[in-house]
Amino acid sequence: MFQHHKTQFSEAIRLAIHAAFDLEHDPVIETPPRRELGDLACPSALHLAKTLRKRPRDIAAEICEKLELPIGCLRVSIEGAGYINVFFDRPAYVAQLMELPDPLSDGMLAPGTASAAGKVIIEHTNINPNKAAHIGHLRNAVLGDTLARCHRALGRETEVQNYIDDTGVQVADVVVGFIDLNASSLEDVRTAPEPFDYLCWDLYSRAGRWFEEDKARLELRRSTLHELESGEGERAEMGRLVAHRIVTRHLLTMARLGVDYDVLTRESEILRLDFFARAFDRLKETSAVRFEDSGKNEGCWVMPLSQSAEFEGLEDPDKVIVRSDGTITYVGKDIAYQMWKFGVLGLDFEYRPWQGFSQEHSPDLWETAASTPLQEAAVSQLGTNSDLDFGAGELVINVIDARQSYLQKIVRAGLESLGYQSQADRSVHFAYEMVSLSENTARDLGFLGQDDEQGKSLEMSGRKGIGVKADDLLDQLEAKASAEIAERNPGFGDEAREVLARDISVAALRYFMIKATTTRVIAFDLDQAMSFEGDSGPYLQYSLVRVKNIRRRLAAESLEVPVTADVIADSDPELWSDDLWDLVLLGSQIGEVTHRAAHTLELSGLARTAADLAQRFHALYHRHPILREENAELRSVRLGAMICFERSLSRLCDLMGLPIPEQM
RNA sequence: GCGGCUGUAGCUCAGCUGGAUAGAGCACCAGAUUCCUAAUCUGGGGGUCGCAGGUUCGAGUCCUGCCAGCCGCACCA
Repeated sequence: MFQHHKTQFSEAIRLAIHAAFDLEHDPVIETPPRRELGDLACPSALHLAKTLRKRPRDIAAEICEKLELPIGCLRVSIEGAGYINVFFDRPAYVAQLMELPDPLSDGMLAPGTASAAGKVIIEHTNINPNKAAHIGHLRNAVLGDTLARCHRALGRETEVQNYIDDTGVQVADVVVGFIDLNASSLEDVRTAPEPFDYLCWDLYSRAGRWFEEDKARLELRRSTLHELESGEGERAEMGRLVAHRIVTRHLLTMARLGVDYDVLTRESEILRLDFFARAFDRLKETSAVRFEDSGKNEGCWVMPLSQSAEFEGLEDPDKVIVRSDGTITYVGKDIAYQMWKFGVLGLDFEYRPWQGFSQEHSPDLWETAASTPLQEAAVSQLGTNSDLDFGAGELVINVIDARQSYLQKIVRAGLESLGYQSQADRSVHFAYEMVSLSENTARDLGFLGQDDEQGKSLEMSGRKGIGVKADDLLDQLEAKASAEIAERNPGFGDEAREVLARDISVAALRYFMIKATTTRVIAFDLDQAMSFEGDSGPYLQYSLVRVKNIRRRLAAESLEVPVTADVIADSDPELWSDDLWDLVLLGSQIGEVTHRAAHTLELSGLARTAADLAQRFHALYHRHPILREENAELRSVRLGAMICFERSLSRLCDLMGLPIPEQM
């Protein structure tokens, strides 16, 4: 809707400029600062002032003389220094908006374009399966999930992958912790009580200290890593068990937030199915890697980066792909994985259904499998499926924090040196800054002592056991919400209260993560994150609940008024005051907002628009009562505006994963 | 040293392709509830947009230099 009008206006101005001055000029279209100035603004007269050597307002007048008003526009005016502003036909615009099946569709995409663009693969979450998820991981998962929701809403085929690094050093450390520190058996680990991820959280940091105490113990890490990669032996068995139990916990945590996945891709399968071996052969064929028989990296296979301009100025221009002990680095495995994602590896996984629980939105969750003798027993019970067509995407987006930009660049460079230039170009790193702990929160949780330096935030570290666990935060949010509800709505039953408390806590948390711009480090402050007032998720929810309340009361008191598109189209334009109109007009821009968010990877715009909408609504709510309004036509108009608002904001909330309660 | 990010109100941050009077939340002060439930609203105080140049009719926004902070530049991910 909005975008369509914008394009029409821009085109009309372009033609008018051509007619008046015989100039080719691409007009910029902006939004005026205040609604009474118009609905769209064009500063072209200002831009042309220099070339034409005339006063901007005179130029604007000449353009307006030649201007043919697009359909749906009532008039233009020249404002300020020489802006050409256009005013829409309000009743017609609102009526048209009401007839759209989806408030998101606004003529930006021709039907079918999005699906023709091919599948987008989004990889997110990717928590090492060796400890509980913390709030930094939540930022990743919420951004990834929200991006996936945007792409789906825009009509693009979308596949969400959660990469499970079950053969890496971090899992190895916990295995060493269980076996060498705790002397635990497989059975002990199998039967260890929940929350298992909390248990491992502590064990992981203990293991870290244990290695620090005596570097000779690092040999255990090395040998364990070897076993994990080979997949054979007690330690590998233990690794599988730990990873599986932890992943189950992570998925449960994410399910609380409405985050779900299509497929869990496991690193162990990348090794087992020779994905890496295949990629490694190709790297050798193209001389993208070489064996070092002397020097610092003696005994390693390295990828030279010195040819690429991107890596200029590096101290070490080579990246190790295979370590001297024969184990493979993350980068090596990720190059193979990335090739598979684009469907150029020539190998594929097998899959089996995830055995756990049902996800809310996409109940079919698959995990990778490999029917090698090792896993035959487990596989034969469940059966595998080789016909699923995961992978082979057109666009691949990896949601990974900004600290890993360098590694992501190397993976892309790997694709390039294999000759996959176009795949490298379609390989996108969605980088966001990390989450640290604010000084106050770090102190409250005992991570900072009295003598620690002041005025600094504290970086979280799984290795050191520093961080706020995701489930703890969710529990606290739910408890707070529950207490608030008990106070405000004593009539709520226990179950209703718990359900609502969950909805509110999810909204508070997800909104908190989305509203932050991706380039900014979040210094996580508990008090701030726990806020249910002002610029917060519950603020949005409350505005929608208010609309529902109005409708409930209208029905209860038999005061319903017709608000069909026809009625609105015939309504008196005078009744559409600037503030009512403003609410509708902003709500009609969510398609553009979503489009921009998905393509710039800056999702905070969704949150900002939502907050803006809710704020305008809340203000109107007090100024324009509906139930007490005598004029039936005015009641229709006001209700129409609020229904448009409800549709728009509800849609935005869906995209951000904020649940919408019936009552609060 | 090289690269990336950040510097806007007391605090946390918005500010889209340069444009109309630099905005919001929190905190603080003063108000609004004969109810469409106040998780709300109205009003108020508060700003050398890090500093210095430059480009432009016009710079918080673009360019250059400096200052400060954070993060990368592993045989960890």
